[in-house]
Amino acid sequence: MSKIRRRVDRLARVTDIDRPRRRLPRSVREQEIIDAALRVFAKRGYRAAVVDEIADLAGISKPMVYLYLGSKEGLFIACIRRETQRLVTAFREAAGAGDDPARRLWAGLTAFFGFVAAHRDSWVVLHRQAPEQSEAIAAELAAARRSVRAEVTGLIGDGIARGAGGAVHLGRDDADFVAHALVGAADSLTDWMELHPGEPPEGVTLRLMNMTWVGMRNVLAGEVWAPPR
Amino acid sequence: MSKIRRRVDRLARVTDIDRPRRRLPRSVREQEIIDAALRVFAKRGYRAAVVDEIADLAGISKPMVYLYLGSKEGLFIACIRRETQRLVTAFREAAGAGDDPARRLWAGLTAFFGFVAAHRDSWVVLHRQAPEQSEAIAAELAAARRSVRAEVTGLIGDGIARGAGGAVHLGRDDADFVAHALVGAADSLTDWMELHPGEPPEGVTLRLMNMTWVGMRNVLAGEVWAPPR
Amino acid sequence: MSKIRRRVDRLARVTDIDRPRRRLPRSVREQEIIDAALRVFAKRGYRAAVVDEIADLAGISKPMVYLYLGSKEGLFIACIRRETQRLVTAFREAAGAGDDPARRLWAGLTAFFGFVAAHRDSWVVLHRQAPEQSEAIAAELAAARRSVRAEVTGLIGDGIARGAGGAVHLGRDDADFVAHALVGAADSLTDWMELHPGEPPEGVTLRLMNMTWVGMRNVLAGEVWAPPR
Amino acid sequence: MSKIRRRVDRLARVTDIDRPRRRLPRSVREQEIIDAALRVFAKRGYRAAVVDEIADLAGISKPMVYLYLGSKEGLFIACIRRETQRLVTAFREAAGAGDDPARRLWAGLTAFFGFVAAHRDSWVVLHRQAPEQSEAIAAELAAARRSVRAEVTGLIGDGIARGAGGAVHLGRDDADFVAHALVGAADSLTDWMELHPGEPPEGVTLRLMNMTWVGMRNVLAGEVWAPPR
DNA sequence: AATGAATGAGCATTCATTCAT
DNA sequence: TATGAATGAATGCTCATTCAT
Repeated sequence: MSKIRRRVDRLARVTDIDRPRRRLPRSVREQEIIDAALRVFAKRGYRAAVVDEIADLAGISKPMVYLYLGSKEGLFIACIRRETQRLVTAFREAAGAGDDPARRLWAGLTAFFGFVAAHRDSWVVLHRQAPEQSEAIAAELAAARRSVRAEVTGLIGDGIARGAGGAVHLGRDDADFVAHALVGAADSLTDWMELHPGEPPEGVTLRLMNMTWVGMRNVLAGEVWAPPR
Repeated sequence: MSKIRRRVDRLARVTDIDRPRRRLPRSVREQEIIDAALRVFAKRGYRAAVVDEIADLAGISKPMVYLYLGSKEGLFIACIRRETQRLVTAFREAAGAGDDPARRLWAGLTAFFGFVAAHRDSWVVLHRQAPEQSEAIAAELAAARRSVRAEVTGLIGDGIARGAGGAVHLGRDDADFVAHALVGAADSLTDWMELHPGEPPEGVTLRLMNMTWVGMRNVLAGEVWAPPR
Repeated sequence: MSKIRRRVDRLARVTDIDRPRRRLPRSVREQEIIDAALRVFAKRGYRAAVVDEIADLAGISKPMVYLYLGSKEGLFIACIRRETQRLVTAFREAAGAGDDPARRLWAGLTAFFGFVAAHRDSWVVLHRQAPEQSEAIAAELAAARRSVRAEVTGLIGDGIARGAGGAVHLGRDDADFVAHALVGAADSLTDWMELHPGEPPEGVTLRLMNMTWVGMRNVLAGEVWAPPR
Repeated sequence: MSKIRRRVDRLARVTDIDRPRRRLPRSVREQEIIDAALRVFAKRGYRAAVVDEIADLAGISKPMVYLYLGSKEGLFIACIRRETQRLVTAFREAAGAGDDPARRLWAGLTAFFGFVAAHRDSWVVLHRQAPEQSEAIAAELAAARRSVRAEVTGLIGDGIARGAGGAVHLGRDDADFVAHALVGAADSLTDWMELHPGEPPEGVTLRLMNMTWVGMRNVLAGEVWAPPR
């Protein structure tokens, strides 16, 4: 009987079916380990995650985990890399190379919310982990987040560039500002989505677009808001 | 000589002046402990924070920490409570009770960004900690975040209610949606502010308002954006 | 009942009386820990030594060991330093500052054998450990051995300098050669002593002096041995 | 590609040329494994040696190592046996069966130093390993050392027997005493040789003989040294 | 004959928490 | 009130050894 059953699960430890699976080729096993790590890191946070649990969930022993990914840090970084890749890919493929910036942003955001709804763990690992655990992790997380933001900036900047006739307040680094705001909003809306399970990604995007894009369009057209004095 | 000096500081351990302080009244000492805890939790994250360092930073011995706050979890919860209180208060006082919803939102957000700029640790502890460390912490963090969002919802909802004539897409729980988005955006903009140290809180608010409020106003007026098909 | 009793002693684990001793002042406890470490390192070798056993033998828990000496390596280095100090002191006090080099060497060697007979562990730790475990250990062991050899070299060199009229083969770095040889011989003779428990240190010294000093004296006087051809 | 390449070499791991070798006769392969083991044990010490590295260095997989030598302990014992054999043989062949005891001792010691200079690993494995790792190893090491000492004792005892007319202090087990001392000296001089790379084995022997043999000869002739009182 | 894949068991180190004073 | 001294319980990581092919 596998070690999983013998261990006292702490709280509601993630478990899996107890199928004896052995002798997998390296590449397959490696992906499975990353799958497991992703879930555990997402559930517990980096520090609270325990390598033992990752091994259990992957259905192998701890030494295998270390043989494949080298260290807890290595596990985490592998997760970040793979999931960033996945998210960016989903984003890009959806945004495509169309002509209408609004359309592309809408498609990209929809893909984003769809991805997060389908792979909550990925997002949680990428954006809900304190980057203070180590130099390497900080660097990796920063890079990952930057690369996600870059996708948005690409779309936004594009839209702004095209539409920016006499825009006043939307200027130089505004695309970056907006990207920060949009990604932050999107992050937070992943929580909102959990509270509204029925809502499809398109709905979330529609709301967010209405909340922001309409305004940005108007602003670009010169209708600037200023605090009343 | 205090234990602080004998221990090898790990990396750049937060330190304080080595003044001998004794016999403080309970309430004062307790606040000092929470001050220390806040800094350490913000710097390291909940799990990585070490009670020893908190005690050192507070200038007292570990047993005192336990005497006052009971446990590491107790420390953390005390931090959350106090800082939520502070943030909400700052928000409320700024938003005031004026008549113009936009003005109130603007004032509230400005206070928010001003507060975060001045008390980064508070915000980091409230919004950058994984809530999965324990039941109690999850509950406390959820409550704290809800209560921050409630402030925003109050302003937004107010504004929406007053202006919402024939709004189509802004309906029942839209205020909550917008609050999520705004708080998330604000959180993320917290990072943006670190990259642009010169920008005053008012500037950040102005940009964010232009990005969202203008649009929301239009939407309320019936100008809805829909994805091109 | 203490943890000592609960643990399954592997082979013949060194144990001690199970007296509950608590709250010792730091300096005393530290010496006791070094005592325990010395025994365990001597018995098992650096790698095979287990910190748990050291803690058990010192009658405390493992965290105390780490609080006091920092790491297994720290424990080992502390042992080396203290015991080198002791051995060198014993050597020096015995050799004194007399006039007769032979007498001083004899006294020093006698002290040496006496010390080793009485503190086998010290010697074993200083001279029977592979210095390849870490940079720090290699350095420390090298220094320790050098400093022991230096004592001998001091005496030998002294004797040689005084008596060296027309010495042919005993010249420049001969003192170092002889020191190596003598210390090596002495090391090996500590084993011989274990096989001959009755023999007093003076006896061992007498034999060794007869084996070497007489010859060196003659050599200094010009009577050189050369291989027959 | 072999596993050697994928593993990160820890510090300066001993490596070898990456030639693919297969289907060697049992006896050859076994010797190659012992060669590899010898180097690794010498470099790291018994405990710190890792079977993986031995397999890598031997250019085969770990299971083969176990198939041939059974266990880490088995590897070590095989090393001890083979190298003892080699050293003793070198010693014997050099000492020959001549008539002059001094000459034979000189030749034996010269062979010894030559052997050690040429096969440092062998000596290190035989004389620089703590014998406390296991019963079997302790026994094997003791036997090996005894058998090396026996060679010396043979020569010494022979010399003493022949020359010992009215020797006073050289008596019953003196040969064993001298053998201990000589082998210990020789061991330590092994280090000295590393510090003086130019010195040929003959030179070392000459110095050692002058240091000891001349004296022993005199002592045998009755000129005994005694401590001044 | 040979090996890639796998693991049980151990070990150094850390940390929240509590006594004894 | 205040603390120096102490520890139980993890947790990351390693290594000798063995299957399944």
